[in-house]
Amino acid sequence: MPHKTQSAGQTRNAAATRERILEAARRRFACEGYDHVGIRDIAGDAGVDAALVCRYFGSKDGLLEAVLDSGPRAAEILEAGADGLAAHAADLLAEAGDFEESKLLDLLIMLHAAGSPKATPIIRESIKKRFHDPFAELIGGPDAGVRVQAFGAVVMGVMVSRMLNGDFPVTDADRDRLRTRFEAMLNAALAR
Amino acid sequence: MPHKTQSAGQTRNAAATRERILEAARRRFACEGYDHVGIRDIAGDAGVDAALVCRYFGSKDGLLEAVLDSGPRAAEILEAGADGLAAHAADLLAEAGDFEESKLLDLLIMLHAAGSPKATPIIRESIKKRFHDPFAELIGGPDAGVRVQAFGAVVMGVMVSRMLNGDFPVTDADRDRLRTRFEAMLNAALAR
DNA sequence: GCGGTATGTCATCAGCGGGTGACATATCGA
DNA sequence: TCGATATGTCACCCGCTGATGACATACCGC
Repeated sequence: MPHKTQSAGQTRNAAATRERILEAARRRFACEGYDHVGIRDIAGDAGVDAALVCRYFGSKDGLLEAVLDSGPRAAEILEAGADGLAAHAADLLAEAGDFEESKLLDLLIMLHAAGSPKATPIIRESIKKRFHDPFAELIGGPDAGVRVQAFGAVVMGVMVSRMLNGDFPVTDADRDRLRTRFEAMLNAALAR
Repeated sequence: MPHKTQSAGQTRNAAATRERILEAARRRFACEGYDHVGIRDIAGDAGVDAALVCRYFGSKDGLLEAVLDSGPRAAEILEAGADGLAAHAADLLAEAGDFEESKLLDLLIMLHAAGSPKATPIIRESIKKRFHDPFAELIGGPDAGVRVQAFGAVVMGVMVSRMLNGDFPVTDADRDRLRTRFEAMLNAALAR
């Protein structure tokens, strides 16, 4: 038996396999960060050989790019209009549990990968295309760019803070006060 | 010549060497991030063999810990009293140029290292000891812990945003308006 | 001066991670 | 049915990194 076949009569389907790889990569990148996940890990999760990942996506960078491109656009994440923006974002940020199940998954990926020199340009472009530009258009008005950037800073900052300090161990009432505080911070960021 | 001596009549001084290593590590960790700096890089900057770094600090983790412990305490960074806290922090955040020369250097180290599984516990403890606890005592009042955490979130968030989006290319007037906005966000975080 | 110790260097190991080319086999059109 | 091609696997390379133990040499007490 010179080569091991793919676990007996497994069907072959490039598109589905590609999707499995992307999904596995998304989870891993979000939970553990770009640098600390190996291609072999992702391939293992997807039930596939590591070489295949390289063939499909060229390189690990290419994989990250594909993951970000395939993710939900930021505009869908915060589907509330310009008015409810701060409130909706505050809801998401004050939710219990970690962010790994939330709509902020892609932001988590970017946050984790922010320190990596190879990933930074990819992140930067994705943030601009999927977050900064559409949000700036959504809120409009003077200084839209700066205001969106400040808004993003608060969102990112809360996520970092939770990464570092762990979830706030609070009651529901506490959590609601937290939500209110977040909303105030976000509104301060967005204010004209 | 079996071994290369230390560049001729170099004097030996353990304390000074230790300090050089710490300083080199601080710069590297801040600029490039814990994971992306090798012991050899740091040793090279300090003009020393890599093995020596391991002997002095045990491991790379130990080195990070030593760097953070030797840094200026957060209480010195923001030496303004509880009143001017937000204003002073806003000044630092709105400064031109990168943070690598600023008083926020140690925060930059923590930010860069935040994604590393090995570094996270060290960062977490250092933040608590050098930032969270003293600041909470400084501002006092109800929910001091939560308010400080929100404050830290804004600071970290602005730094992340600048890491990702680059410095804001603005005029002095723009920068001042930015400073004002930061101050408002920080005050929202600190509000009782 | 001399010997012991502190300080510093070298050589090397073992593991990991990304990437590549040869090989195997399922799938599908003719 | 048969051969071509797409899909997947294996074996391997290479460079890098953290860490260790043997070795060299400056320094300091006597």
